[in-house]
Amino acid sequence: MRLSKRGEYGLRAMIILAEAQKKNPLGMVQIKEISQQDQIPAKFLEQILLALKNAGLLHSKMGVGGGYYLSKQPDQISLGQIVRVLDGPLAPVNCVSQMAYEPCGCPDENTCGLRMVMGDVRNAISEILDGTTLAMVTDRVEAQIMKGDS
Amino acid sequence: MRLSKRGEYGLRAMIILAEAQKKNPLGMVQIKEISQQDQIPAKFLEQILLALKNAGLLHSKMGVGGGYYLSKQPDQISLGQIVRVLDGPLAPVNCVSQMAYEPCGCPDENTCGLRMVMGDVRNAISEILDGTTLAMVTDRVEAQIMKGDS
DNA sequence: TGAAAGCATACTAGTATTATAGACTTTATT
DNA sequence: AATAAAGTCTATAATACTAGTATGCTTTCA
Repeated sequence: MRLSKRGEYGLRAMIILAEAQKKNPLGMVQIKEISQQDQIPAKFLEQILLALKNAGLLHSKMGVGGGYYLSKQPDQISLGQIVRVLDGPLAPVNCVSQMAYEPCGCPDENTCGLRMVMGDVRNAISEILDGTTLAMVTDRVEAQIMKGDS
Repeated sequence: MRLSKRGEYGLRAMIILAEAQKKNPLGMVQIKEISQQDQIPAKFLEQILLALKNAGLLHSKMGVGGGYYLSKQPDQISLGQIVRVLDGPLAPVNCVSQMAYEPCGCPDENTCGLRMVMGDVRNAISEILDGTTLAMVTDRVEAQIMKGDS
């Protein structure tokens, strides 16, 4: 049930971009900054952000003083969207996947116990990941920081 | 968020064994039967069942007329146990894993947004997988079959 | 015009996955 | 006792995936 480094780095980067967006209008940040802030290999991150851009979740500005910024408001981007771009379907097995359904080897899908349970797992993961936006994450982080300060 | 074939086959096999246990005292089934019933490569399944045996979830009988059977009642074996044996930790990232904790690269784990959300995901998966026993699965399958019959 | 930044692909080393093969041990049957 | 059936154990192989590196290109600003 692993999240790949690719997915992890992508999520981290998107959270940083969401935080930046709260502080200044566009919230533009350069690869180098993200890479340094979160210990992510810059060249690897480059690929990841490019993929997110091609998926429409990020915009970028080329050239001197360029960088990346969110294509929508942080409350319009869910973690599920990000993970799907970088790591593929959320479902543990394809026979319960919405975006990549494929039949499995069982005699009858309708009475397959494994499928029932894995359907539950898929739904649980999706409820969290599709139900959590970048805005929710940054809010939660802020709340936690307040708590620690007191 | 994938379940490996190894994990999938193992779960399928355990469900078959649980069903067998309902029908006859020991519920002993041979590799070959499981392999045929669910289209699983026999030699691969062999390794998987061996791992489950070494983990204490299965017992076996060697020689002619031998086979595998559950080491405990189906209501004493959770899907979580099976998955952990075959696929390792349930957690999407190690920094929220109970059985394989490892720090991640973030500056402060306490205020890491990704960690918070992935903690939720881990808990959701664990609630389902650790909270579902083989007995529950076979009951559910039976209920579904009744429904279809009517 | 040159440096800074993203764009795009190609490549690679290592590891994990999904098996397959073969020799060995135990047990029941004849 | 011999044979065949079944699990045990370890090695190997083919393939794909992961996590990164490298390299050259294009755009933009000063």
